[in-house]
Amino acid sequence: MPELPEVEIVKQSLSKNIKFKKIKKVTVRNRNLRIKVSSNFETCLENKNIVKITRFSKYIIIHLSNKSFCIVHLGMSGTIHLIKNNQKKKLTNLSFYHSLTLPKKHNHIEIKFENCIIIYNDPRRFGFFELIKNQEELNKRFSKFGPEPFSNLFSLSYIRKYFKNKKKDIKSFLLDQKFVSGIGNIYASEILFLCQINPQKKAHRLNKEECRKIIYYSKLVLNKAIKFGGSTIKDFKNISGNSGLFQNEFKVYQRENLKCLKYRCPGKINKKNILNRSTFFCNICQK
DNA sequence: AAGAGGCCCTGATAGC
DNA sequence: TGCTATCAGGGCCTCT
Repeated sequence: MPELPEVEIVKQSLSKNIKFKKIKKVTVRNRNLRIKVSSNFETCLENKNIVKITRFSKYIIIHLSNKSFCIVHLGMSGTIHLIKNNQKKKLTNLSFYHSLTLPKKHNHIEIKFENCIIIYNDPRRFGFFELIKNQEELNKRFSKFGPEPFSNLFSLSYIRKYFKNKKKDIKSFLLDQKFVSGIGNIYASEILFLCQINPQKKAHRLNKEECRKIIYYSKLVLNKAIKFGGSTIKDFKNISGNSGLFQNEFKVYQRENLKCLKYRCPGKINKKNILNRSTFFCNICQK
């Protein structure tokens, strides 16, 4: 599911609803996520306050009152649902939240607060919850990640230096979190379309102007997606159950065989597998 | 070091 | 209806 914009939306709604609240009770139904949920997970969270919630790349970072952290990655299919107590009260039977629109299966983790519960649901179990002891460990955890597109570190000189002698295609680099953090498969295609760069172009062949465009359009696309509440392809929702709208703005993603949307371009959108991920582009205006 | 490929897992959909 | 194959928004690991 989630790339940087979707994770940002989840972070914002979590922040709105559970910041400053105390964790009352944690229930883990299935520990076998991508990384096994540690055996002390519940006790490390229970009775701690949420100090704040931040995000780096596609990771949600929950800051706990004892200076430790819990980082959450949603993988491909992870979603977080918020159930408010008053919603529960409205139900006439006692089947709790399951009678709401919430998926019944794959609710792996529940975190209860005074007035609400958040539920982590993840059919494919590619996501994970990981405890981090302190700030130093947190820094270490993300030390091998490249900068976010919004960062000043994602600069022309950084990119040009990085791409020197790199013979892999540019699409693969946009997906490579060591190069830049937070871009996933959808937004990589969208960014390259706006740059008018063919996704199969070798990184070391990009000129200065093209590198500038990558910086500019990476920021633009991600910011716009956040404004639109993220993209809902299959089932992405913010934690209150609302869909994003950015999928309506896609220029190439899932537009195979449709007309290129660039003004006066006679091209059609092609679909091709790059690194086993479907990639969409116009083979006329993207060079 | 860099790049290609496999793999973790379930579910939706397409084709027979 | 029911089988099988393919594909999904991610990222880690291994091999060359």
